[in-house]
Amino acid sequence: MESERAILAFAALAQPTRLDVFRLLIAREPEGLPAGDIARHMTVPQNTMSTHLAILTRAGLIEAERQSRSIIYRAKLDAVRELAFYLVKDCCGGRPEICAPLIADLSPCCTPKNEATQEAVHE
Amino acid sequence: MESERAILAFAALAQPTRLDVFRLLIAREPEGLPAGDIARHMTVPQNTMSTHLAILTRAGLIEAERQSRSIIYRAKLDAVRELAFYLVKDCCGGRPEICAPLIADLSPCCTPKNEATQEAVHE
DNA sequence: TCCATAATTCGAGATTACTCGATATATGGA
DNA sequence: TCCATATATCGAGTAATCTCGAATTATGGA
Repeated sequence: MESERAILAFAALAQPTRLDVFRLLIAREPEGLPAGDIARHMTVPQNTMSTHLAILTRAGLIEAERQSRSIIYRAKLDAVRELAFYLVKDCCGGRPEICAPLIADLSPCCTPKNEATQEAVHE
Repeated sequence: MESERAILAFAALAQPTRLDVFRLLIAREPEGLPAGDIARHMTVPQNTMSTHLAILTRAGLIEAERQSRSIIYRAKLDAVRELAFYLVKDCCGGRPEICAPLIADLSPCCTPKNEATQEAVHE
């Protein structure tokens, strides 16, 4: 990932409505949601949401697919990994031992090692 | 991490000079760099850089420590982990299996490959 | 073809962000 | 105290972003 694309992604996520939309679409993986449903979900005018969706798409964070009269949007999960990697790659390239714990803490969230713990991460 | 802080962080990183500064400071962990050196490194006026550093600090991405006449800035590595976790936590809470590969791909960047000893993780 | 639905694009006013010269504050040394 | 260094804050001009009403494009059905 080059700098310009990272800027686009961060700018896209630096807006409350768009950040919520991206997280909503991540939660709705892999089915996705049509544009209209997203607008209703966020209580935002339909054309305003269309602009936000275009910005997220241009940033490579989500993707669109027409399905009959609706356009289904889906989160591109790889984008999160690419962004995080872009930030830390210089650090890791030179000194892996510094970034190791950073990733170690993130892994438990997604590793279904023990599903029967006393606390659910879900809210 | 709450939404408002994530917005601040993404907005801070959505600017070329600040994104470069943050990555520079990650590369310079854990020593950090004084403000003046950072400005010279980026070929940016000193007061402009001061503003950028204030924005990164307010976003919780870097931290400042006065050392004699200089002020040393350091990256807060945890911020990257917190941001990534904020994005994917809903997905992971409900369906860990979807996000697992996402993290798996990021790990190799920070895991000391071969070279034996899997111990000794700093500190 | 006509109509209804679904989504995008256009345009403009209001708000916010970026930059940098000028000025102010803080520290250490003579 | 006075000076030099290091950084922060102020102010204003310029540029970019956000929002949403209005108009436009695309699809499917009668």
